[in-house]
Amino acid sequence: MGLSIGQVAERTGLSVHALRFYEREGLLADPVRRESNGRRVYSEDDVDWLAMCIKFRSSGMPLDTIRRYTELVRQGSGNELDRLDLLRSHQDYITAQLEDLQESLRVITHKVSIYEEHVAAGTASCLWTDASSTEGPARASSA
Amino acid sequence: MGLSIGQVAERTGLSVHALRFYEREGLLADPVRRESNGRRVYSEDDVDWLAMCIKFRSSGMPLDTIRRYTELVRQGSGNELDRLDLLRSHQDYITAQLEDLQESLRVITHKVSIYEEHVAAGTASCLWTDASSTEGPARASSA
DNA sequence: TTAAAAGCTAGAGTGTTGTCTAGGTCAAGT
DNA sequence: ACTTGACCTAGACAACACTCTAGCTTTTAA
Repeated sequence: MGLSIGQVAERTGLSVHALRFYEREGLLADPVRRESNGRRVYSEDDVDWLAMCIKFRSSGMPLDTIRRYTELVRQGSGNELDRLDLLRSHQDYITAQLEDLQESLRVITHKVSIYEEHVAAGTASCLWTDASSTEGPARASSA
Repeated sequence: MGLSIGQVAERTGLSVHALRFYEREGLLADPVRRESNGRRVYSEDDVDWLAMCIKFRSSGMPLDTIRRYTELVRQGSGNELDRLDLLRSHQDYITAQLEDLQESLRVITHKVSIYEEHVAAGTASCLWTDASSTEGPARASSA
Protein backbone atom coordinates (compact mmCIF):
# COMPACT_ATOMS: atom_id res chain seq x y z
CA MET A 1 0.00 0.00 0.00
CA GLY A 2 2.84 2.40 0.80
CA LEU A 3 5.17 3.13 -2.09
CA SER A 4 8.70 4.45 -2.00
CA ILE A 5 9.69 7.39 -4.15
CA GLY A 6 11.57 5.03 -6.45
CA GLN A 7 8.52 2.89 -6.97
CA VAL A 8 6.41 5.92 -7.70
CA ALA A 9 9.02 7.12 -10.16
CA GLU A 10 8.78 3.81 -11.95
CA ARG A 11 5.00 3.82 -12.05
CA THR A 12 4.58 7.41 -13.12
CA GLY A 13 7.56 7.85 -15.36
CA LEU A 14 8.62 10.92 -13.41
CA SER A 15 12.15 10.96 -12.04
CA VAL A 16 12.64 10.88 -8.27
CA HIS A 17 14.04 14.37 -8.67
CA ALA A 18 10.88 15.51 -10.36
CA LEU A 19 8.76 13.90 -7.66
CA ARG A 20 10.56 15.80 -4.93
CA PHE A 21 10.42 18.91 -7.05
CA TYR A 22 6.67 18.60 -7.56
CA GLU A 23 6.20 18.20 -3.85
CA ARG A 24 8.28 21.27 -3.07
CA GLU A 25 6.25 23.16 -5.64
CA GLY A 26 3.09 22.29 -3.81
CA LEU A 27 1.60 20.10 -6.50
CA LEU A 28 0.59 17.33 -4.17
CA ALA A 29 -2.77 17.53 -2.51
CA ASP A 30 -1.19 16.71 0.83
CA PRO A 31 2.50 16.73 1.75
CA VAL A 32 3.54 13.12 1.34
CA ARG A 33 3.58 10.99 4.46
CA ARG A 34 6.95 9.99 5.85
CA GLU A 35 8.30 6.94 7.54
CA SER A 36 9.97 7.35 10.90
CA ASN A 37 13.28 7.65 9.08
CA GLY A 38 12.03 10.55 7.00
CA ARG A 39 11.52 8.64 3.79
CA ARG A 40 8.47 9.40 1.70
CA VAL A 41 5.60 6.96 1.60
CA TYR A 42 3.22 7.43 -1.28
CA SER A 43 -0.31 6.08 -1.33
CA GLU A 44 -2.17 4.91 -4.39
CA ASP A 45 -4.14 8.11 -4.13
CA ASP A 46 -0.94 10.08 -4.41
CA VAL A 47 -0.09 8.14 -7.53
CA ASP A 48 -3.53 8.83 -8.98
CA TRP A 49 -3.14 12.49 -8.23
CA LEU A 50 0.27 12.50 -9.86
CA ALA A 51 -1.17 10.80 -12.90
CA MET A 52 -3.66 13.61 -13.15
CA CYS A 53 -0.89 16.19 -12.79
CA ILE A 54 0.96 14.46 -15.58
CA LYS A 55 -2.10 14.64 -17.81
CA PHE A 56 -2.42 18.32 -16.99
CA ARG A 57 1.23 18.93 -17.74
CA SER A 58 1.27 16.95 -20.94
CA SER A 59 -1.65 18.98 -22.18
CA GLY A 60 0.22 22.18 -21.52
CA MET A 61 -0.96 23.29 -18.11
CA PRO A 62 1.85 25.18 -16.35
CA LEU A 63 2.95 24.03 -12.90
CA ASP A 64 1.63 27.28 -11.57
CA THR A 65 -1.89 26.46 -12.62
CA ILE A 66 -1.65 22.93 -11.32
CA ARG A 67 -0.58 24.43 -8.02
CA ARG A 68 -3.60 26.71 -7.98
CA TYR A 69 -5.87 23.79 -8.69
CA THR A 70 -4.19 21.78 -5.97
CA GLU A 71 -4.72 24.58 -3.52
CA LEU A 72 -8.40 24.72 -4.34
CA VAL A 73 -8.75 21.02 -3.72
CA ARG A 74 -6.73 21.31 -0.54
CA GLN A 75 -9.05 24.01 0.75
CA GLY A 76 -11.91 21.56 0.59
CA SER A 77 -15.43 22.09 -0.52
CA GLY A 78 -16.89 25.48 -1.24
CA ASN A 79 -14.80 26.45 -4.24
CA GLU A 80 -16.09 23.98 -6.77
CA LEU A 81 -17.02 26.76 -9.16
CA ASP A 82 -13.45 27.99 -9.12
CA ARG A 83 -12.19 24.51 -9.87
CA LEU A 84 -14.71 24.18 -12.65
CA ASP A 85 -13.60 27.50 -14.08
CA LEU A 86 -10.01 26.40 -14.09
CA LEU A 87 -10.84 23.05 -15.63
CA ARG A 88 -13.04 24.59 -18.29
CA SER A 89 -10.45 27.08 -19.30
CA HIS A 90 -7.91 24.31 -19.63
CA GLN A 91 -10.43 22.38 -21.65
CA ASP A 92 -10.72 25.36 -23.98
CA TYR A 93 -6.98 25.58 -24.13
CA ILE A 94 -6.70 21.95 -25.18
CA THR A 95 -9.38 22.42 -27.78
CA ALA A 96 -7.51 25.38 -29.22
CA GLN A 97 -4.30 23.36 -29.25
CA LEU A 98 -6.05 20.57 -31.07
CA GLU A 99 -7.26 22.93 -33.74
CA ASP A 100 -3.81 24.44 -34.17
CA LEU A 101 -2.22 21.05 -34.37
CA GLN A 102 -4.72 19.84 -36.91
CA GLU A 103 -3.99 22.85 -39.04
CA SER A 104 -0.26 22.28 -38.67
CA LEU A 105 -0.72 18.67 -39.61
CA ARG A 106 -2.65 19.67 -42.68
CA VAL A 107 0.15 21.99 -43.76
CA ILE A 108 2.95 19.55 -43.15
CA THR A 109 1.07 16.71 -44.78
CA HIS A 110 0.74 18.86 -47.83
CA LYS A 111 4.46 19.51 -47.85
CA VAL A 112 5.16 15.84 -47.40
CA SER A 113 2.98 14.90 -50.31
CA ILE A 114 4.70 17.42 -52.54
CA TYR A 115 8.10 16.06 -51.59
CA GLU A 116 6.86 12.55 -52.16
CA GLU A 117 5.84 13.42 -55.68
CA HIS A 118 9.16 15.07 -56.33
CA VAL A 119 11.11 12.20 -54.92
CA ALA A 120 9.06 9.66 -56.82
CA ALA A 121 9.71 11.58 -60.01
CA GLY A 122 13.37 11.96 -59.10
CA THR A 123 13.75 8.22 -58.58
CA ALA A 124 13.31 7.79 -62.30
CA SER A 125 15.34 10.80 -63.33
CA CYS A 126 16.77 13.67 -61.36
CA LEU A 127 15.06 16.41 -63.27
CA TRP A 128 13.87 18.75 -60.60
CA THR A 129 16.19 21.11 -58.86
CA ASP A 130 14.34 22.94 -56.14
CA ALA A 131 11.38 22.71 -53.89
CA SER A 132 9.46 25.39 -55.68
CA SER A 133 5.95 25.72 -54.39
CA THR A 134 6.99 24.14 -51.12
CA GLU A 135 9.78 26.40 -49.89
CA GLY A 136 9.18 30.11 -49.94
CA PRO A 137 12.59 31.78 -50.31
CA ALA A 138 14.01 28.92 -52.35
CA ARG A 139 11.35 29.62 -54.94
CA ALA A 140 12.93 30.31 -58.28
CA SER A 141 15.90 31.69 -56.30
CA SER A 142 15.19 35.15 -57.61
CA ALA A 143 13.44 38.45 -57.04
CA MET B 1 7.98 44.60 -51.78
CA GLY B 2 10.68 45.19 -49.20
CA LEU B 3 9.50 45.05 -45.62
CA SER B 4 11.13 46.47 -42.53
CA ILE B 5 11.64 44.30 -39.48
CA GLY B 6 8.82 46.14 -37.77
CA GLN B 7 6.41 45.40 -40.58
CA VAL B 8 7.39 41.75 -40.56
CA ALA B 9 6.89 41.65 -36.81
CA GLU B 10 3.39 42.99 -37.31
CA ARG B 11 2.56 40.54 -40.07
CA THR B 12 4.00 37.46 -38.38
CA GLY B 13 3.22 38.20 -34.78
CA LEU B 14 6.85 37.60 -33.85
CA SER B 15 8.62 40.37 -31.95
CA VAL B 16 11.43 42.23 -33.66
CA HIS B 17 13.67 40.63 -31.05
CA ALA B 18 12.50 37.20 -32.02
CA LEU B 19 13.04 37.98 -35.69
CA ARG B 20 16.65 38.97 -35.10
CA PHE B 21 17.06 35.97 -32.84
CA TYR B 22 15.71 33.59 -35.47
CA GLU B 23 18.09 35.04 -38.00
CA ARG B 24 21.07 34.65 -35.67
CA GLU B 25 19.98 31.07 -35.07
CA GLY B 26 20.13 30.37 -38.78
CA LEU B 27 16.44 29.82 -39.26
CA LEU B 28 16.15 31.92 -42.36
CA ALA B 29 16.84 30.31 -45.68
CA ASP B 30 19.08 33.19 -46.63
CA PRO B 31 20.53 35.89 -44.39
CA VAL B 32 18.13 38.75 -44.79
CA ARG B 33 19.06 41.43 -47.28
CA ARG B 34 20.12 44.80 -45.92
CA GLU B 35 19.70 48.36 -47.02
CA SER B 36 22.80 50.46 -47.45
CA ASN B 37 22.34 51.66 -43.88
CA GLY B 38 22.38 48.12 -42.54
CA ARG B 39 18.68 47.78 -41.95
CA ARG B 40 17.01 44.52 -42.78
CA VAL B 41 14.78 44.27 -45.81
CA TYR B 42 12.48 41.28 -45.83
CA SER B 43 10.84 39.91 -48.95
CA GLU B 44 7.44 38.28 -49.13
CA ASP B 45 9.28 34.99 -49.47
CA ASP B 46 11.00 35.63 -46.18
CA VAL B 47 7.64 36.22 -44.60
CA ASP B 48 6.31 32.99 -46.12
CA TRP B 49 9.29 31.11 -44.80
CA LEU B 50 8.79 32.63 -41.37
CA ALA B 51 5.15 31.63 -41.46
CA MET B 52 6.27 28.08 -42.06
CA CYS B 53 8.78 28.29 -39.20
CA ILE B 54 5.99 29.50 -36.98
CA LYS B 55 3.83 26.54 -37.97
CA PHE B 56 6.74 24.23 -37.22
CA ARG B 57 7.34 25.86 -33.87
CA SER B 58 3.72 25.91 -32.84
CA SER B 59 3.51 22.23 -33.54
CA GLY B 60 6.46 21.58 -31.27
CA MET B 61 9.41 21.43 -33.62
CA PRO B 62 12.51 22.68 -31.77
CA LEU B 63 14.52 25.52 -33.28
CA ASP B 64 17.34 23.05 -33.73
CA THR B 65 15.31 20.94 -36.09
CA ILE B 66 14.03 23.94 -37.98
CA ARG B 67 17.65 24.94 -38.40
CA ARG B 68 18.53 21.53 -39.79
CA TYR B 69 15.66 21.72 -42.21
CA THR B 70 16.70 25.21 -43.22
CA GLU B 71 20.21 23.98 -43.87
CA LEU B 72 18.94 21.22 -46.12
CA VAL B 73 16.93 23.69 -48.13
CA ARG B 74 19.87 26.05 -48.28
CA GLN B 75 22.07 23.30 -49.67
CA GLY B 76 19.78 23.03 -52.65
CA SER B 77 18.56 19.98 -54.47
CA GLY B 78 19.91 16.52 -53.84
CA ASN B 79 18.77 16.03 -50.25
CA GLU B 80 15.05 15.81 -50.77
CA LEU B 81 14.91 12.44 -49.07
CA ASP B 82 16.48 13.94 -45.98
CA ARG B 83 13.94 16.73 -45.97
CA LEU B 84 11.16 14.23 -46.46
CA ASP B 85 12.47 12.18 -43.55
CA LEU B 86 12.50 15.19 -41.31
CA LEU B 87 9.04 16.25 -42.36
CA ARG B 88 7.62 12.78 -41.96
CA SER B 89 9.02 12.41 -38.51
CA HIS B 90 7.52 15.71 -37.51
CA GLN B 91 4.27 14.56 -39.01
CA ASP B 92 4.43 11.49 -36.79
CA TYR B 93 5.23 13.68 -33.85
CA ILE B 94 2.18 15.84 -34.47
CA THR B 95 0.01 12.77 -34.82
CA ALA B 96 1.25 11.48 -31.49
CA GLN B 97 0.61 14.85 -29.89
CA LEU B 98 -2.91 14.84 -31.27
CA GLU B 99 -3.59 11.47 -29.74
CA ASP B 100 -2.21 12.54 -26.38
CA LEU B 101 -4.20 15.71 -26.44
CA GLN B 102 -7.38 13.92 -27.34
CA GLU B 103 -6.87 11.58 -24.43
CA SER B 104 -6.18 14.51 -22.13
CA LEU B 105 -9.27 16.24 -23.39
CA ARG B 106 -11.31 13.13 -22.70
CA VAL B 107 -10.04 12.99 -19.13
CA ILE B 108 -10.57 16.65 -18.39
CA THR B 109 -13.98 16.67 -20.00
CA HIS B 110 -14.94 13.86 -17.71
CA LYS B 111 -13.76 15.83 -14.70
CA VAL B 112 -15.62 18.87 -15.90
CA SER B 113 -18.85 16.96 -16.27
CA ILE B 114 -18.53 15.54 -12.78
CA TYR B 115 -17.98 19.00 -11.35
CA GLU B 116 -20.89 20.29 -13.33
CA GLU B 117 -23.17 17.70 -11.80
CA HIS B 118 -21.89 18.50 -8.34
CA VAL B 119 -22.26 22.20 -8.82
CA ALA B 120 -25.73 21.83 -10.30
CA ALA B 121 -26.75 19.77 -7.29
CA GLY B 122 -25.06 22.24 -4.94
CA THR B 123 -26.90 25.17 -6.44
CA ALA B 124 -30.07 23.83 -4.89
CA SER B 125 -28.49 22.78 -1.62
CA CYS B 126 -24.91 22.56 -0.50
CA LEU B 127 -24.97 18.92 0.42
CA TRP B 128 -21.77 17.59 -0.98
CA THR B 129 -18.49 18.16 0.71
CA ASP B 130 -15.71 16.81 -1.43
CA ALA B 131 -14.79 15.93 -4.94
CA SER B 132 -14.75 12.23 -4.31
CA SER B 133 -14.35 10.23 -7.49
CA THR B 134 -12.72 13.20 -9.17
CA GLU B 135 -9.78 13.95 -6.92
CA GLY B 136 -7.60 11.11 -5.84
CA PRO B 137 -6.09 12.07 -2.47
CA ALA B 138 -9.11 14.12 -1.47
CA ARG B 139 -11.16 10.97 -1.72
CA ALA B 140 -12.86 10.23 1.59
CA SER B 141 -9.91 12.02 3.23
CA SER B 142 -8.81 8.81 4.90
CA ALA B 143 -6.55 5.76 4.71
C1' DT C 1 30.95 -6.13 8.44
C1' DT C 2 30.99 -3.92 4.74
C1' DA C 3 29.73 -2.23 0.31
C1' DA C 4 26.14 -1.01 -2.77
C1' DA C 5 21.71 0.95 -3.33
C1' DA C 6 18.24 4.01 -2.06
C1' DG C 7 16.82 7.74 0.38
C1' DC C 8 17.26 12.68 2.43
C1' DT C 9 17.99 18.22 2.06
C1' DA C 10 19.60 22.38 0.14
C1' DG C 11 20.86 24.51 -3.44
C1' DA C 12 23.40 24.98 -7.90
C1' DG C 13 23.23 24.13 -12.85
C1' DT C 14 20.96 23.36 -17.50
C1' DG C 15 18.48 23.72 -21.95
C1' DT C 16 15.26 26.13 -24.52
C1' DT C 17 13.30 30.11 -26.19
C1' DG C 18 13.02 34.08 -26.17
C1' DT C 19 13.17 39.23 -24.06
C1' DC C 20 15.51 43.23 -22.58
C1' DT C 21 19.34 46.63 -22.04
C1' DA C 22 23.05 49.53 -23.30
C1' DG C 23 24.92 52.23 -26.34
C1' DG C 24 24.74 53.85 -30.84
C1' DT C 25 23.09 55.29 -35.96
C1' DC C 26 19.90 57.39 -38.98
C1' DA C 27 15.73 59.76 -41.00
C1' DA C 28 11.69 62.56 -40.38
C1' DG C 29 9.00 65.89 -38.40
C1' DT C 30 8.44 70.53 -35.59
C1' DA D 1 18.42 72.44 -33.64
C1' DC D 2 16.21 68.84 -31.49
C1' DT D 3 13.25 65.25 -30.34
C1' DT D 4 11.11 61.04 -31.59
C1' DG D 5 10.98 56.63 -33.28
C1' DA D 6 12.70 52.80 -35.84
C1' DC D 7 16.61 50.39 -36.48
C1' DC D 8 21.44 48.29 -35.39
C1' DT D 9 24.85 44.94 -32.44
C1' DA D 10 26.43 42.44 -28.55
C1' DG D 11 25.41 40.48 -24.82
C1' DA D 12 22.95 40.15 -20.28
C1' DC D 13 18.78 38.44 -18.22
C1' DA D 14 14.58 35.62 -17.50
C1' DA D 15 10.90 32.11 -17.17
C1' DC D 16 10.04 27.41 -17.08
C1' DA D 17 10.67 22.79 -15.72
C1' DC D 18 13.53 20.08 -14.48
C1' DT D 19 18.16 17.75 -13.36
C1' DC D 20 22.20 17.17 -10.92
C1' DT D 21 25.62 17.63 -7.04
C1' DA D 22 27.36 17.51 -2.44
C1' DG D 23 27.26 15.66 1.69
C1' DC D 24 24.82 12.85 4.67
C1' DT D 25 21.87 8.70 6.66
C1' DT D 26 19.66 4.34 6.26
C1' DT D 27 18.63 -0.16 4.36
C1' DT D 28 19.74 -4.30 2.20
C1' DA D 29 22.43 -7.99 0.33
C1' DA D 30 26.80 -10.53 0.18
